[in-house]
Amino acid sequence: MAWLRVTEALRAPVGADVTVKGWVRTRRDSKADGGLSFIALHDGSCFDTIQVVAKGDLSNYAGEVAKLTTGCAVECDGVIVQNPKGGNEIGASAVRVVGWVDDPDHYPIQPKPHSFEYLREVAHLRARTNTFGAVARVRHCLAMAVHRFFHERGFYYVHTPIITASDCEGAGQMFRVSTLDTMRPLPRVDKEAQRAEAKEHCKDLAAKANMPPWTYGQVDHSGDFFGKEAHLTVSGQLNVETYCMALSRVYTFGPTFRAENSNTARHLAEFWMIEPEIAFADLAADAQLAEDLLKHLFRTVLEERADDMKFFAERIEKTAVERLRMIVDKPFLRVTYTDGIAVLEDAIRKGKTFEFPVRWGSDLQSEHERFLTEEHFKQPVILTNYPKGIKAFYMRLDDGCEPDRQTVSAMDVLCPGIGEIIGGSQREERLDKLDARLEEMNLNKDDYWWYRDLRRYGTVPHAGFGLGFERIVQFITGMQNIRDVIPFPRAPGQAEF
RNA sequence: UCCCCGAUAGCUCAAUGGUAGAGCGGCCGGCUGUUAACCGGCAGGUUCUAGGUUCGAGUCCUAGUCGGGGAGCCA
Repeated sequence: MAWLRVTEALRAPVGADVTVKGWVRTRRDSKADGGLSFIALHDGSCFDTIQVVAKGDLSNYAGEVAKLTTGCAVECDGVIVQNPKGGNEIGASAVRVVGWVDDPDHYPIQPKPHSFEYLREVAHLRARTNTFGAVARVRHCLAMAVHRFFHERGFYYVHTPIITASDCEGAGQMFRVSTLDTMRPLPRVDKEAQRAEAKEHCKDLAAKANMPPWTYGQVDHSGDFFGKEAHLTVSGQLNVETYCMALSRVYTFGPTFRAENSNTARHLAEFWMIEPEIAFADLAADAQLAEDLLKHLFRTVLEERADDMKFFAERIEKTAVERLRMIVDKPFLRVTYTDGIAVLEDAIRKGKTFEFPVRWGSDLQSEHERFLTEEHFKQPVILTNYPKGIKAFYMRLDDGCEPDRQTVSAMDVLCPGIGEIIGGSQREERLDKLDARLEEMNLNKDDYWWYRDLRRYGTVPHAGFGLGFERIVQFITGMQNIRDVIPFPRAPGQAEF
């Protein structure tokens, strides 16, 4: 008897002998025909369950089948039959219980709607719900689609490091990576005892001349694992640029870390980021790549996960499918920052009020971005050419700007409902200009020695962007909280599981 | 980090400062090719923690912990 996954069994020909294996979602009983039970079985292979019909003549019917509860693991042999109301079901010839649910009254996943807040507290079991199963399949589908997109276009997947000793990425607070702390007294609950212990520890350390002084002043990292300060990466961009300057088209797709104490439905301390980098390319090519990638992802998920997307549209976000279809069908708008400001100022003249002021030179607030993409243009917009004062040092200065309106070749892709989903730029490939920017921003040139080398040895115009993977999963599924689109969310004060 | 809101049965929520309840889930029974099934019964509680006010606190006050929404930062 062939073991089929549920998705295969649902499409198997009537009359086929099959075995399915999975977990019970619900069981309903009937007294007809001397007793029978309907078991909805899921195995993660698709959104739908398959109904297994187990009759009272099974040897273990009263003893086991009739006692199955939500979450039990079973193997069922049987024949594919047509359900009176349409679709395949399985007429069971055997139901083997592989794993019982201990104490069903307290099994955390009940056959009823649960709040997402609650399910976060049982993250080890939440994949068994239809929502989290659907999110997991969509997430996988998107990850595969990202690799396929780049592979088909001649990009190489570059593994950039997770641990970095270059403190120069400048994208927010970083997590320290160190083996030093275990050499220092750890904080104790009993502060008196700790002080006493610390004193002793100082004496011990002083006795050992080769130990780093740590009690006062700056920590000496020469004795640390890497011989200098190290952190978890906040971006693979600077590293991936080095490979771009040899392999022309590259991308990195991996975890990134931000130690910022930001507590929102759109931020994680650990998230996955996709960062392509293209050589011999300008901002326009970069924007086109971003648009092509997003559309490819939307098309793929609509095609390959139609079952899950139907669920998201029915239960999570009504427009989930419809808005992806719309976006796929028309070109993204390109609007300069300066024109965007003009649109906002015009809206204010017409009576629109914003909490924050609109002024050329300041960064757009989320309310401004939301107005542009949701109310004014009502579609994805690529905003380009931002003032240099609000952007990173590595972004290329635009040529021919007025002195007090200097912009850089940066872009943000704004999507209705989620805001900024992609941030990118053409990179500054001219060493003199890059050095001037480093100086302007009080950054130490020596810290960027290898990054500057790229501008000394065969520099070319190049560009790239960063796409937050969870943000795109959020946008596609309509899930409100980013903690529900990653299996094990990491956020301030949250590292359970 | 800032502002606002919340925490009561396994889950979702009620309860004027005066006996702690319902729906769902679980268990038992009835009915039924059922499918968010339906009907009846039973079990299930240190009302987040620590203090305080009061004759009396789930309810009021203080502090803390955790969670949610919004903002900032950003992806």
